[in-house]
Amino acid sequence: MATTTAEAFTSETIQLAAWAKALGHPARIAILQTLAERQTCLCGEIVEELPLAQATVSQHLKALKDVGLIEGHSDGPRVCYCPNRSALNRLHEVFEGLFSGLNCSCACCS
Amino acid sequence: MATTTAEAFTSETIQLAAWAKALGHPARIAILQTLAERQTCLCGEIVEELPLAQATVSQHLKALKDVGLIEGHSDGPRVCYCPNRSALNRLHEVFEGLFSGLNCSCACCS
DNA sequence: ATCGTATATCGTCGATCTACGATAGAAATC
DNA sequence: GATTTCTATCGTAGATCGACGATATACGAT
Repeated sequence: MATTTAEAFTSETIQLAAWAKALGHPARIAILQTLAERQTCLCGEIVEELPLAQATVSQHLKALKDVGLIEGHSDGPRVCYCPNRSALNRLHEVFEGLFSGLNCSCACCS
Repeated sequence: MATTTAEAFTSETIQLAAWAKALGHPARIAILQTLAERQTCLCGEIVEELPLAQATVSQHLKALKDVGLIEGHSDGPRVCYCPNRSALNRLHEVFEGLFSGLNCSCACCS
């Protein structure tokens, strides 16, 4: 693993994989959506929204924050999370690039 | 896990997470790109392209096939893999939907 | 200072992932 | 039929994930 990841793939590929991995759990997608839907930036309201323990939600939030997809501003005793628009835009771009390159021109595909 | 995944999230969320999870490894992104770049649908050429053992590549191919992102036609002794355009299009749509919904309107975001 | 609320972190456990070598299966060729 | 080539699968080992309860930390309020 150590050998492969770092040496063989471009940093863009690694970055995209990291983002995709962060989105690779239903709870984290739901968290992103909840963050965006609510008027207020969420904090522990997510815990009420999802059937997960507070520790688990905090873990998922950390995973999203680690790859930059969300931000957390602390607001007194509570923390206000938001989608990070610029990171999401970059992700969007890289994703578009991936998609546009994924046509297949081989013989066996009609 | 059993309780959460099946009951609490929409099937679209679960599907999107599964796709994202499949893209959540640099090798699998590289495989998708290689499949698309090469004129011929790839098979074991991917093994030469990547610094991974044949068994590992086969495993990654299976992961991508399991979520429908690629297809494999057997062509004599070899197998010809291609990106699955219709699945990728669906993924693209769902992703667009996710992105467009992810603006933040909370007070703390300027 | 103390209490109460809100989050984060720790420790743990079972499940899954990732990688590999070894082996089995399928199909063309000899 | 035997051989070769290509791919899939098995078995395994270590790493990471996902979930949780318990605990620590931060901070406003009393």
